[in-house]
Amino acid sequence: MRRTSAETKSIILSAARERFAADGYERATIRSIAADAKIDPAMVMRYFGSKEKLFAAAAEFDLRFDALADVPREQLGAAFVRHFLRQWEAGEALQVLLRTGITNDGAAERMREIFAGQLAPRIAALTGDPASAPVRAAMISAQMLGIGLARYILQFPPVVGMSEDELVSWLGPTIQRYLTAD
Amino acid sequence: MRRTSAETKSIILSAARERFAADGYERATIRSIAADAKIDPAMVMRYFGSKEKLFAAAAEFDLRFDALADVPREQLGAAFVRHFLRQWEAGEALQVLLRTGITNDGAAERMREIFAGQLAPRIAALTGDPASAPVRAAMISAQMLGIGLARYILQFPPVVGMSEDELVSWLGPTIQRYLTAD
DNA sequence: ACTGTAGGCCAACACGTGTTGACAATCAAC
DNA sequence: GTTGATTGTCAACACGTGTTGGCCTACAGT
Repeated sequence: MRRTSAETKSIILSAARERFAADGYERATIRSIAADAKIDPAMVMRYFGSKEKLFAAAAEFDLRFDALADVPREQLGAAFVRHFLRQWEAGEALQVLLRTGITNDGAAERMREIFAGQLAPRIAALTGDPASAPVRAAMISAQMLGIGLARYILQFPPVVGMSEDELVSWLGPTIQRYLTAD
Repeated sequence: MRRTSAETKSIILSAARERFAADGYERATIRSIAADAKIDPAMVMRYFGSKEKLFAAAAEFDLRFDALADVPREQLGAAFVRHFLRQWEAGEALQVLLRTGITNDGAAERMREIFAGQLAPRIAALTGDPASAPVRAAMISAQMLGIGLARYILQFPPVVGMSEDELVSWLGPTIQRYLTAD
């Protein structure tokens, strides 16, 4: 009995998040995750049951859009961009989702839930127009996922080289438009 | 001698493109590709040498931006969007690249080559400003890859449900801005 | 000191993978 | 009709995977 079960469980979880974020679902093997956590592969099974369930636990997260509740209308675009960029950098969760959502159907479904279920209602509340909220949410998601893809996954040099402020000045007006256009 | 070698080679290639586009690099197995092509797995090896080389052959393609050579300045944004959307739907090549570029380093590199090497020079020529072309190209790539991701891979319902014209009216001004902003 | 319980490790399983080599079938050239 | 080359098939290889069960090992309660 070296540790409590909750401790090792969380050690495994964070190792899993890193591996999934770096390698995607298929290439992140249970053995490599276990090695990172300095633990036996069988432990991963004991605590999470299967690779799918491990992944489900690792991909759980909250975009925390509530932080944007009282931003003035005209600054919403810039605020959204800044918020997204920080979410990308805060933890591996978004990278996990993007890397895996592309080959793993479960992850794609979760992505849809998150962006439709967390972003759209927020936009409906902010703009007061529930009818157009899903489309606006989808356009904003597409733009911000595209930037995440270019910056963190594909690593296009110009995008990697830009500062947060530069990105905000490029993307802010775009998001603002997706929020408010006709 | 049932067929000529060039024939079977091209049969394998198109089966490979479909599988890579649908499943990504890791999950598209040589056996499944061979099964689709109704051919022995060993043939794939004989003709392409390895899975990596098969992939390299399948991911080869040209974005054909030359088609945009004589579009009036003010319509460039809309024209770009329409061109990209048609490229997405024309063949599986772009989907192959996106699906695989996320887990396969070679594919990511190829993606960088294509977008920096084919798009940026075109933009430099169109705008007459070589210095800012790489950044503009990267921003446009990010937006268009994001839309492709949302529409063809993650299948966000609002994006899937939009017509080409609707997409152009949302995205056209964005691209126009990335082309011409200060 | 003894026992029960819970964390941790090891070895093995069944399976699917990319890849290889030897062998059969089919055609062209002479 | 025989030879030579080219297309196709079969079976097997070495390896890495997710997953399983049995076996230690350390602590808590009595």
